[in-house]
Amino acid sequence: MHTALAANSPLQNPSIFMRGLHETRSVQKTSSSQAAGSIHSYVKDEEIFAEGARATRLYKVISGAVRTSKLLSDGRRQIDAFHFAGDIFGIESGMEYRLSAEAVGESVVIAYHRGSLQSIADDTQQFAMAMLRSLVRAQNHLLLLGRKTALERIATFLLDMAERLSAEDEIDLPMSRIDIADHLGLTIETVSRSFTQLERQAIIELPAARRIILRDKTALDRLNA
Amino acid sequence: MHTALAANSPLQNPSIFMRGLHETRSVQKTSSSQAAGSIHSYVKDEEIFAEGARATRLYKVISGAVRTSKLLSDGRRQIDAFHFAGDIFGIESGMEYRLSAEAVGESVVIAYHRGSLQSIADDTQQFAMAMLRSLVRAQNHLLLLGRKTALERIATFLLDMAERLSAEDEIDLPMSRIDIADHLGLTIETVSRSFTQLERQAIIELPAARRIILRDKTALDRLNA
DNA sequence: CGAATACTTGATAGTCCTCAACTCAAGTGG
DNA sequence: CCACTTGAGTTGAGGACTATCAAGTATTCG
Repeated sequence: MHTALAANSPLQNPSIFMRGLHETRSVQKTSSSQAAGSIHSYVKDEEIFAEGARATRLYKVISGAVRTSKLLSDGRRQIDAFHFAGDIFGIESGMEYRLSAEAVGESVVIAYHRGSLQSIADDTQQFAMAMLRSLVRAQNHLLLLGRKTALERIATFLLDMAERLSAEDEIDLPMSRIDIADHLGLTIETVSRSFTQLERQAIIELPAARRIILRDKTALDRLNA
Repeated sequence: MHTALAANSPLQNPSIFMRGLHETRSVQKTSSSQAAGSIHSYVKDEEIFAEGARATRLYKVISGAVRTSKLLSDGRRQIDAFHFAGDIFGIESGMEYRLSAEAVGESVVIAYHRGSLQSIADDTQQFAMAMLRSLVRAQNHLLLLGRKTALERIATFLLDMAERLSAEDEIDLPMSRIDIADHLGLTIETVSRSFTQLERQAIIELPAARRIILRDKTALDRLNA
């Protein structure tokens, strides 16, 4: 699984992943501050990169949503994380992607080449921050997957989504029930039933399948455990 | 899996968490190559740092084993990871530790101050690698917690432990069944039953509760899914 | 409008948890 | 040196939560 590096072996050379985010083709300047990269558009469910493929790029979401996931041999899937506007994904230490990435809906991303480089401080910073955010999310998610009940998982998920892609308490989910299930370690039926249960308890409202209004955040916080 | 690092850009500006690992008090030189830190010993179950405490240090395990974990309000616990000799833990982006750390058994660690700084490239590198290794482990663990069965979790765990703390196929586990359960998102009873089942299938041998001999790695790999 | 896809709901089953008793190993002290 | 205690681990019985299987409803789109 991993690599048990010897206790000391200092890395003599800057690692591949610390290279600056360097533009591949300056297609267009983005509004953000760092170096430009190439813009790419993806349709729903289109693959951005595959698990095992050569990891040559880093990505940042411009619009839409991206999921990164892993598969077991029999098809069981775990969605590691969802990435929204501003989020960076595709961070790798080795030569290959250990997860695959697909667009959840119509999405635009900017790709940074991680090969050539003249390292801009900003990039390094931004990259390191992105790595840490990924780590924090992953660690929080471990607690969710390891110890929370279905209802608690849904509550945590809703609060997270509200925070990340909504100013108010109304969320427009970009992803399907299947995606949610594979992210929370549940089945779509359990996800659906949990939503229904929260609605019956007047904690949320479901005007449409993917539109959720949080009516009682306190209750959700309580469930969040 | 590999640590394939390519050479390139040195990091120009260490960010807050990229500050060099700087010795607090040079108590003793370790055998490893990087900057010295202060040596500390902990007895079984002794706390190294608490969730929520001010994150002033980074740690590296010299000997023994350390667990980092999170708690839910009702006491449910998730062990994020086990750390053995050479592993770094206590990586944080913010001001506080988001996990707590305790010694699994009698353990010795070296603590690096992350405050003062004159950033040594080696340190930064090592730190970045440690962060990435944590991320890789966490992401793999997500798949385990989200989608694997009890038996598959145990198989994965045993293969991981064999790789990390044993040259042969005999493992001396430093941690209790409770720790294993809290790491794998199971109960101690299920962990125990899974071990017994693997032994009945002649895949492992259990000369003592914490001593495990892998008799059929192929079968474990198969379960590893 | 019809077909396909997405989602919800119901009935049943299975995996794992909970509760409980028991075994085992390691100390302790008389 | 042995009875007793204690903590760790194992095993069993029953139950709970979530998965699976199966319809049924709603929404989307050509």
